[in-house]
Amino acid sequence: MNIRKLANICGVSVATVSRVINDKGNVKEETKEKILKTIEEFDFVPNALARNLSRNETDVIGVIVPDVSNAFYIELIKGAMIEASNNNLNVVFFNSQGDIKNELKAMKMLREQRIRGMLLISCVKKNEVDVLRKGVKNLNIPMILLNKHIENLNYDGVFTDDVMASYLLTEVLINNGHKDITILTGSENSIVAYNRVKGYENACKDYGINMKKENIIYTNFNDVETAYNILRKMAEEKRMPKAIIAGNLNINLACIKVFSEFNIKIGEDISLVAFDDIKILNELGIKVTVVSQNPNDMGRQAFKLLINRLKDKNSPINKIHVVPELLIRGSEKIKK
Amino acid sequence: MNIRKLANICGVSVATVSRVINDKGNVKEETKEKILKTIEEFDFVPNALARNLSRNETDVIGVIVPDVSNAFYIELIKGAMIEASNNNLNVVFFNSQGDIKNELKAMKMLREQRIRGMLLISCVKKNEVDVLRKGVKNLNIPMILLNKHIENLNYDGVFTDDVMASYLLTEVLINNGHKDITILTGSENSIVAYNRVKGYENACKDYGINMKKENIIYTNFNDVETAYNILRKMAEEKRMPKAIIAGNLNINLACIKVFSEFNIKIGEDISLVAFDDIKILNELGIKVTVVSQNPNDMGRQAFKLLINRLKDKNSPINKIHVVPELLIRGSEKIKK
DNA sequence: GTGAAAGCGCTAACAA
DNA sequence: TTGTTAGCGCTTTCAC
Repeated sequence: MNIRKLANICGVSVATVSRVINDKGNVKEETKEKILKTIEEFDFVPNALARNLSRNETDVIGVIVPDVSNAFYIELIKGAMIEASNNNLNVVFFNSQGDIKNELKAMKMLREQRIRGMLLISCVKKNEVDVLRKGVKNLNIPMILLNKHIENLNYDGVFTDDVMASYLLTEVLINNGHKDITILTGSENSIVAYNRVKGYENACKDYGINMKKENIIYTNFNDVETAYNILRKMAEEKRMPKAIIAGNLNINLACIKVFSEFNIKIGEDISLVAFDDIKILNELGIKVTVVSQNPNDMGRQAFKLLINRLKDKNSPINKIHVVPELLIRGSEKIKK
Repeated sequence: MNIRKLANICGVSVATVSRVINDKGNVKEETKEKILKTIEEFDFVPNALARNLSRNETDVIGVIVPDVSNAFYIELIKGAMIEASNNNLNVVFFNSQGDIKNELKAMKMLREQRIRGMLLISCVKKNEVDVLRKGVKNLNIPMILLNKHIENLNYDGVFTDDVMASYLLTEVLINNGHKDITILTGSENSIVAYNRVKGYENACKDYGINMKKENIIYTNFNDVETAYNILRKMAEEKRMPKAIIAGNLNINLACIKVFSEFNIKIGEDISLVAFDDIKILNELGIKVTVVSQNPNDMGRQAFKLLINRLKDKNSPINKIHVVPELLIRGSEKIKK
């Protein structure tokens, strides 16, 4: 069944049927009703491929994400999806699985699909930035960057201010009397890790704290085990720090697990502050002072940027830096 | 830029270019190289809409999910995505947000997009089953059901055996000496809740335990608060049961939270067993005896069913009932 | 090994 | 208010 057959059955032209389907242009009420009835009767479903080809435009937005099981990204996605459905746009996902190659492959597919625009939460590492830059060179599709600001990449975006966020966390610990603060962060290649270490260093400098090299521990953002094993060893060897900054959600989980195993009370025996505010921890009643980047809101804002970009290709690039919010929950304390 | 212009530039016909793009049919090596070079040079990206329209077939699979922030569904999705990329298929998501209307709307869009097939994790309630049945009446697209078995819906599917899972959990508590077991489950309309209560009742009957009406508590699967408030009240009024079956992840979280707030030790002061095995709880070192349905594997299996169905439209319907796995972790114990 | 041309199902400009 | 028709960019059959 297609529009032509349907038109024949109704004794009208394809144009008239098209008008009815799209509720566009004038059609006599009588004709309209007849067509609608026939559509119903034959269970006719218009072919979106043909429509999009003809209009030379689709109604889908692509979203590329490093990892769909990361709660932070999920919230970003949900925010974006809400706005998408508000704007009658569909969303296609790609999971790059933390591999820049997959990310570029996804972009290619999205271009082939002639999607309207895309949201990119890039998984790019410090040493891969050039590959990404080259890959998006003549993308020709409106793109919004999310989460990670990448230098010399001239796209709209909503970014977390990791340096500031880290600064705030460090400051909280300092204000609670700590002078010896350990930060567990991601791999040395990670852009996010780099920025978070930078904020830590800035705060230490500003407060005249002399940093020890061994206080910056590079672990892995993408699993819990790496940080867990390191922390476990520290606990076993009784050299657990008194103040820890957990560099992301996974590292935070590793801390909580080890502390529970070794019966170290957060906010009493040890001060713990962390990045990423995740619902489930609160639901479990685990209170950790965190900086929150409100991912849901970020996703929504990113989508709005995209809408604006679609409306006006030539408006100036808009880069939004989200101000991190410090949520004090008591874990930064310690019993003297 | 399109295939015709490219053909002109290369001094060949569109057919030849098409052959090169799709690496199909014979083309002289020399011609091929020239075309590939030109594609590169002009950054030509073939139009998938036109290709799909022409071939009358797409390479996308639709997945409809009730809630992307539910860890169980995320695992299902991830499993399906792995298989999808193994089979060179793309995945489009829809979030029905627990609303059957959205679910049906998503199906309609997917049909318009002429997707190859779909995976449906339905959010249908007991009293909505007829709506769903009517909605999928002449769907004409290969569909695989996931998670929830729905009577008189003749599609392939991978289903959890909620009755058996619930039976197993109840049995564990009984074997630990309990005769007075409380189950906190979802809303009365929920199919899953219905089955889980059934398994509980079956076990009680088999073991000759007389059930009290008040031991079955209907809460809400979709948030933590509902169960939390009920449990909190119980704790305050000192009428906390000695043995609890948490009807899903959210209810499990509610239990853990209340127990932590009232300093009730799981596996000592109270026996707790639950549905849904979620990574994060283990990562936090919270040990709860659960039945696991291995969502990742279910997603993969569902996708394989879909592939089979695509290969052979007429093969007999295949309904896989996953055998729930009991993971004993000590929380079912209690100090006498 | 290559090309011409018919079609996929729809939209939209133009004509009536 | 309705119809005719030329595309949209590609695939594929058939002929050469």
